[in-house]
Amino acid sequence: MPRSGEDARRRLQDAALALFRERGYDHTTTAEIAAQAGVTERTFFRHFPDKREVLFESQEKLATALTQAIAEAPQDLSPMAVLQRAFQQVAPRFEANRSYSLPRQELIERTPILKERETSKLGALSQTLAVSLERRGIDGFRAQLAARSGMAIFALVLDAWFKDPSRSLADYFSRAFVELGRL
Amino acid sequence: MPRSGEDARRRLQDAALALFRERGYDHTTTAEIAAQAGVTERTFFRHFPDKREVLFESQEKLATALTQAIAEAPQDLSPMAVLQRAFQQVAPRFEANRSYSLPRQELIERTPILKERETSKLGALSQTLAVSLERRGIDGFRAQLAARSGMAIFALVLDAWFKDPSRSLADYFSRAFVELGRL
DNA sequence: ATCGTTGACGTCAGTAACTGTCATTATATT
DNA sequence: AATATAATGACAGTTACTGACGTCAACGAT
Repeated sequence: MPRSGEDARRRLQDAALALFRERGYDHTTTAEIAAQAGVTERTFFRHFPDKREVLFESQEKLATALTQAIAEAPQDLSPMAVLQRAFQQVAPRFEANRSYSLPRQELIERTPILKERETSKLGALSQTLAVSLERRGIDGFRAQLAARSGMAIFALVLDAWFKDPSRSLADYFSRAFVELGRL
Repeated sequence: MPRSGEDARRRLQDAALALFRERGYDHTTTAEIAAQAGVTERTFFRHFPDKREVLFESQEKLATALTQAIAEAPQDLSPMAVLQRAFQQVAPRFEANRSYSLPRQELIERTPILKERETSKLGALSQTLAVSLERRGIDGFRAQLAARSGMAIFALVLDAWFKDPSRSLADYFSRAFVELGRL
């Protein structure tokens, strides 16, 4: 068996985040990232389909975790309750990695083209959640609506928690779902 | 006064949509679009900051229309009622232009990179709506949540209406807001 | 220990999106 | 007709991204 490539991949991700934060996203070339990681530019594009994607592996993992959490939820819960439960289950991921996810989020927030990729990923994620809800027997339109409103909460809560971590994510989620009920 | 440039702009938009639909987005170069419009590639990028943006001028107009509709809504309405009213007001735009907006939407739907731009624009739009709601005295978090849930409805309704135009947009909107209340 | 397999990596050439700069052209106004 | 001004053309340059092909490193089998 040949070498794994996992090392190079991680080095590329680290180098990218570091350089993006130092010089800004568009003043960093993929060649520079590759050089700092000790590989060629070509190798960068073997690991990531484009320059932005180097920052979004965690989001992929989040998607699978949420999908699994929904699939395992008890059958008698309402759509929104299922989502709330799933969100609470993945919350520790963020609270354990704030030192990584916070600077990453700051970078994304101040870089329009990265923000675009992030919103797009969240949109795709809500689509995935909708499918998961449908698999539980929920009507298509209701599932879509619940998933999208749920993702709205998810994004808002994370945003609030990044700005003020004094309250727990669980707390933020609970309050947000109550708020949605009032609208 | 010099020439206006509006003609070239419209020709570029028409050429782009036509070519994208014929050959697909990524098998069409900006140079080809420019040639078909009778201008240079450089002129393309004077009118649009990037290749995708040539398809999204209508979305900008939608944003201003919605913002205005919210600002003009009676003061005693709930956030969701304000949004519903605003959506109903802009609905005729789509029903009058289905022959343009449907093929455009089909193209966006089958082109990931265009879909990404669209979701991003909708995200930005919901941010704008949130600000409009805040200006009406609605609390920040509630405004954000209402705006995002509202945009979820907006996107879902349009999608449904594109697939089945036998029911009116007004009808779709009414039912969707009722559905959201039930979640 | 050697060998062969396999997938990661390097090298190189090429395309196309996008930008900066400066000269030129078209039109409304005087 | 002369002029001011914004749109356009011309051209060089950077950088993201791709295809093709050869090389190398790690592991299993012998």
